[in-house]
Amino acid sequence: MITLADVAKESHVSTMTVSRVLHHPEQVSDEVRQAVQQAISKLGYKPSRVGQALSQQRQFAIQFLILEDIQQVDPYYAKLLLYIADYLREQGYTLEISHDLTDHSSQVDGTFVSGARQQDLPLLTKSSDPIVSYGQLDQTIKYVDIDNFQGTYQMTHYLAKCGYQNLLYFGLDLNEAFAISREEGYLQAMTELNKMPTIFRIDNTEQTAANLIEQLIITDNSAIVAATDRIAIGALQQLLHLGIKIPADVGVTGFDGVFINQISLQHLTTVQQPLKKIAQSMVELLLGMIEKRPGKSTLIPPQLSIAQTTRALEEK
Amino acid sequence: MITLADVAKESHVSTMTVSRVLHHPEQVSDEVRQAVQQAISKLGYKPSRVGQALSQQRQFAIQFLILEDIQQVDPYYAKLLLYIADYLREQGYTLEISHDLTDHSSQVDGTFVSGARQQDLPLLTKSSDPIVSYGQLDQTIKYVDIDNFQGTYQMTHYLAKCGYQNLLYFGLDLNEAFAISREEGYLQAMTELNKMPTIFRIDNTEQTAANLIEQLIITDNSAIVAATDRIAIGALQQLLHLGIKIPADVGVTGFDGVFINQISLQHLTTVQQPLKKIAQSMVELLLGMIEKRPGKSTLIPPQLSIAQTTRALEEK
DNA sequence: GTGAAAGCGCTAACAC
DNA sequence: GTGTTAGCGCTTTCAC
Repeated sequence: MITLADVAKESHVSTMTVSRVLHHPEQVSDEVRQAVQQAISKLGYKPSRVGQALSQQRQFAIQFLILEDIQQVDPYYAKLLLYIADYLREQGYTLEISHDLTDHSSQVDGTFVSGARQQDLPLLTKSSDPIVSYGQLDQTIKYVDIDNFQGTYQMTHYLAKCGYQNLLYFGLDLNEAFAISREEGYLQAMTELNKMPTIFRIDNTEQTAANLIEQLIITDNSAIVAATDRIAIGALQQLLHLGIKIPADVGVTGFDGVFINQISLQHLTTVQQPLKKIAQSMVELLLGMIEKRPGKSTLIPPQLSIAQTTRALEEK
Repeated sequence: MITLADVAKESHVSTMTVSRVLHHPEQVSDEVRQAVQQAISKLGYKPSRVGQALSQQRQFAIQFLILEDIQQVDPYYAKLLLYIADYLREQGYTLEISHDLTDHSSQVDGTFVSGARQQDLPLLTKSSDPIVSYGQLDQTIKYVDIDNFQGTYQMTHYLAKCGYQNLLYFGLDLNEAFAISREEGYLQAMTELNKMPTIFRIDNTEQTAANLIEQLIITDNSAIVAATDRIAIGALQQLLHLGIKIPADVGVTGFDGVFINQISLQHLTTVQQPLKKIAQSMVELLLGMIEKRPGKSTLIPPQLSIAQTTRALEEK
């Protein structure tokens, strides 16, 4: 391993000078700086993170704590993780993944968390280093999330503009912040549209959505605002099975827009999670907190991804 | 932060004795050991990974290098990552994720890699620390993979036992080891069954599979062995669209068995990636290599996941 | 069975 | 502008 000392010897200066070239180059004379930089590239020197960590009492490591059950992990985590890893790397940080709350005492400068439940909160907040959650948790923990309310709100209005008259909400049977916000977005839009809301609450599976469709009489010119892509896909398949024309007779929209919306032959119109922006905000917020520049929880505006399960907009 | 020295002071011994209690407890007298252990739990001491790393020249960190394009990342990576993280943690290692080959010089004891291409190999092998690949790459890099050949081989035989006469292979238009092995598994089974193989090679998308179905005349009593779940889902949907009865008239099987197979209302019969076992083998192999106990590349036996797109087995 | 000293790679604080 | 010193937390080596 090439160390600072090697570079120092090669360029006939002290280790401190080399260290300064790396961190405070303006404090070093041009001449020396160039010599040192040459030595660095000649030897292929890379600073040891461990050495830095020890002397600075910082790890330059961030942890992503995934608290969901391993069977339930949504397919989009991989993408979110990669985006976060990329942003962190730009800032000189490493991303560790972890799946266990007891592990949280692990040695990192900060933690991202997702899928935490009420009972996890005490353990989470016990730690002194900064935490940012993906998704709203409670008042004490900063979070970044898609603007769930805006997602269903905008989608409901959009469906009305497409000319669908009867707008049904297929929501989640969950007492979680995101589920409630999505339902409220739909409700608010329906109020503004002067329409009677119709809300069903079911599990997040294709099958329960299909079962629900079977039990209902879905009239032409209806549209289904689903709280997730999985629900939307289940509804879509059952509607097609019943011979209903999508999107001509009935429209279907989902929520999330990662993978699942692209599985069906008719790609799903959906509210897209802007994962890249979410990742960026999460990194900014957490690194800010680490550097004592506290920021605020952020809701990222959703993006409607218009595909093949909704009609074209009506011309005025 | 609680350090070794704190524990040493608390229990009136030297830091070395505390260190020994942790790593070579048999070298310490019962009396002292118990006193030290009490002090450790009283103070809540956790060894600093950084301190250990620096003095042992080991990081206790493993990197997972995901070289796939971020848009292409398969949904099951999140699961694989979590399983690996869990196994590593049991062994006292941390998992970092990384998405950039230049980052590979990062400071870890070993690397898992997936999605590497030919052009990545030189950079990969340049590194001196051990590498284990998820999926076969070339002769020089150890890998763990599902036994792709066995997967399609067993599935093809299974379909024959279900009474399907005409077995078609919907393969991948890719010159990658896994794609070739899956095709060969089908071929071998067809040879043993004394049937003429029929192979199509397409992109890994639902749409191309659906298009292919449209162009073919699929007779009753056929079954489609697909190289991936996405291809299978595309074929399945188009067959249903054409009014063909699944699984009575035609059978469809996929490959991978993570998420996508459960999206359709009729869950897909598929060759399941045993991700948990794969993770375990990858961890064993890599940690073995790190500790100079070189192991061998491993093919994990696939598991057929029989669901609703294939008939019941014929009774003899 | 236990302790003292030295060193892993790096940098902040203080000399010069 | 540059070098010296000391110390971050831990373990290896060598004494005792």
